[in-house]
Amino acid sequence: MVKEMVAVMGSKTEEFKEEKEIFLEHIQKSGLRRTAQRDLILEVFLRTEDHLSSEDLYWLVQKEDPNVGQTTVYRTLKLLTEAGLAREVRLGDGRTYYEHHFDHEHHDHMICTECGEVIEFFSAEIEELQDQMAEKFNFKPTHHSLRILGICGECQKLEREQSVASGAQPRVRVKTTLN
Amino acid sequence: MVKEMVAVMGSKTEEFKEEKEIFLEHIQKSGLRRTAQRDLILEVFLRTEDHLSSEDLYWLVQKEDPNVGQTTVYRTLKLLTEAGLAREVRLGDGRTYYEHHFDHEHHDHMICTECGEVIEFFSAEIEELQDQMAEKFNFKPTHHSLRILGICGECQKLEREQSVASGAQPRVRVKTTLN
DNA sequence: TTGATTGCAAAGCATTTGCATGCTA
DNA sequence: TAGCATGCAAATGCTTTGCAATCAA
Repeated sequence: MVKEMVAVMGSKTEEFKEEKEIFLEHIQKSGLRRTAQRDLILEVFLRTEDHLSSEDLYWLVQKEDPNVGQTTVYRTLKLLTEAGLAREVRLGDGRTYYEHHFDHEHHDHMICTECGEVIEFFSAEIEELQDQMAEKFNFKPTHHSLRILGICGECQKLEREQSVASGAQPRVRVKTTLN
Repeated sequence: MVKEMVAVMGSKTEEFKEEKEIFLEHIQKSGLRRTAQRDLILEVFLRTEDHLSSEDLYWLVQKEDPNVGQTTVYRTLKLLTEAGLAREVRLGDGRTYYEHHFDHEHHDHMICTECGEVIEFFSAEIEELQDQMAEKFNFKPTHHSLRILGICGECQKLEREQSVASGAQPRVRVKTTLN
């Protein structure tokens, strides 16, 4: 209870100072303008540690200001990406998700095709081998994305339990395709 | 010249025997029907060693039979994927590409964000590390896709040459996004 | 005041679906 | 003959764009 209040209050005031500064700096450098909508969208985005689609974020923002339009959310997420605060992620269902980028380590994703759970992981060895690979082809890498699709531990357990019978539905959250 | 003729004649007759058998088998097992369209689409697909979008393939097929519709190409590519002959690939521009899958080693892609060139590569070490990573998270992997975006050797060279001046346009083929 | 920003509606794209007609098994 | 396949047009889902009104600098 107390923790929640602090979190909410904090986020409305001195939390995410650094990110907000970066955003303002980017806006000014680009000759753009600070607006209430952009502030709110950034605020809600930073407050939510998750993979958010533009629509997800739109609904969260709606709750605090019903006058903000979808378009503005789309446009602001692009802006946040340019500013280095957000990173686009394709999880495989056709839409674009965004995750925090500033002050967050680079990482890759494992995506459960049963329940949609997304596991973040990082492997310095894999990164290293990728760079070696690129060098071998005289290729100068700028970004990369590694996605592993499969079944998470939880869903494997469920599968085992249901292996006898029952018409239970899978807990589908993200509809992923094979690639 | 002779080589080309042989290639063309071959492809119309005894070439790709194995793939065609697999296709027929899949069709029969699934209670589906063999049609002229499906035959032609498979033929053209097999003949083209490249990453093809549904539309790319549609135009190639059009040249040989203008009566084939886009929809059928879409549907047949799905079929080929199910049969294990094709593999869906997302290169990052929003559309779905297909590549040969049967008798082709698994591989990953480096994509040049300047010219769209796609380099295929394979690293057993990376694969191995991925499996280790998955195991660590009790995750049962089924597929994965690794994309490295960057600048290919050719485009690096061009960049160097143009580094002084000139308003030359990049040779954009595939419009890729960051992730 | 000026030009960036917003939100709505409309447009774009790639892909999928409904359905009457055509064809395979 | 039954019912899968086809191709057109229309629908879908996500995202972008045009534009008049609004607002920050």
